[in-house]
Amino acid sequence: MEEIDRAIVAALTADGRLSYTDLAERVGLSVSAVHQRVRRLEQRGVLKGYAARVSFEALDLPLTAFVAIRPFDPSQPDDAPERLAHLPEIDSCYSVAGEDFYLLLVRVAGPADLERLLQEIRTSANVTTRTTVVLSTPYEHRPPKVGPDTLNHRHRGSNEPSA
Amino acid sequence: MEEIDRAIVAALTADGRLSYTDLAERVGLSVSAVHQRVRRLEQRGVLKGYAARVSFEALDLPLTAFVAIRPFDPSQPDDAPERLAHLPEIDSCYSVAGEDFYLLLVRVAGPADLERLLQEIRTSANVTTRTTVVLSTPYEHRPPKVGPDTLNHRHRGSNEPSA
DNA sequence: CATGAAACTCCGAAGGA
DNA sequence: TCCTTCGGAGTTTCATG
Repeated sequence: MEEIDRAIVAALTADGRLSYTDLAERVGLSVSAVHQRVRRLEQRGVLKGYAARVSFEALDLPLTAFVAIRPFDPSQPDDAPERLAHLPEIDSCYSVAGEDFYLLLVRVAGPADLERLLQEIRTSANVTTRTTVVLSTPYEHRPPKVGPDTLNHRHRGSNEPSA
Repeated sequence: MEEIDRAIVAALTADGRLSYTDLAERVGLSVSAVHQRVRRLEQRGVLKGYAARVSFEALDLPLTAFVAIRPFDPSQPDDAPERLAHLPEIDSCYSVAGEDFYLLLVRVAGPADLERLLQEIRTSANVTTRTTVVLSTPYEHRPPKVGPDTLNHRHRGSNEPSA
């Protein structure tokens, strides 16, 4: 019942292009039933979308780094995420507890691009930066465990169909 | 020509379930031609796979944190990534330059689970930890810019037709 | 939740620029 | 080599019970 939704979510996080036919076979339901469940999981916001995984090396973005930032002037309004959103090198932006305000995950072609990006970050958001270069990535974006206590039914997505 | 591969990659990173029909329409080629290009991008390792994006709140994993680790005894072999791989709460593991050895991105249900996980990390890998809690995530996993200098043709995936 | 049928998509074969 | 067209097999999607 609930178990089946978990199986569906687990299967789709591992392979986002699974056909409903394959999914139905895996979870032991008809194709239509699985299709309905997936649509409801999407509407509830449990499934937020689908993405291809790309090789950043192949895209000529082999250098990954974490950039911790804090405002140069802490009295000014803190809108760093919006001010930085236009920079495509920024993969992710986390607001964090601790000494820094935000932690950015960035991907660039090499040290020269990283330098340019850091200057751009500092001037765009009026912040200081502290950068940690990633040397290698043993693993990344592993599918979460979709276990027994999982799949909170009270959750509601304030969302629209993902485009 | 090359432009088309970039358009395909960009489209699939934004929506990994796009049909070949839609893709073909977007890039102005026949369905078969697009299908061939996608297959080659997959074989070259440019497209590494597809995944559904899930709401971690809905999965009852609302607490994200970064855990920086370094060995308790630096003279011992450093196999922390393998020793920690069995922990499903660990989303990603980065080997980093700087004071720490690895940076982990973890997702848990709450503070109690985080405490348990940190203990497990320390004992499993014989490391000390320094944890930064994520308060909110303005954005995450944005599609990379797939621009003019992009899509390195020299890159080879693990399997390659003999040439 | 299952069935079934229509519409659509996938995917390889064959041929042309 | 890369594209296109074409057709059978498979998939998606919806109405109905």
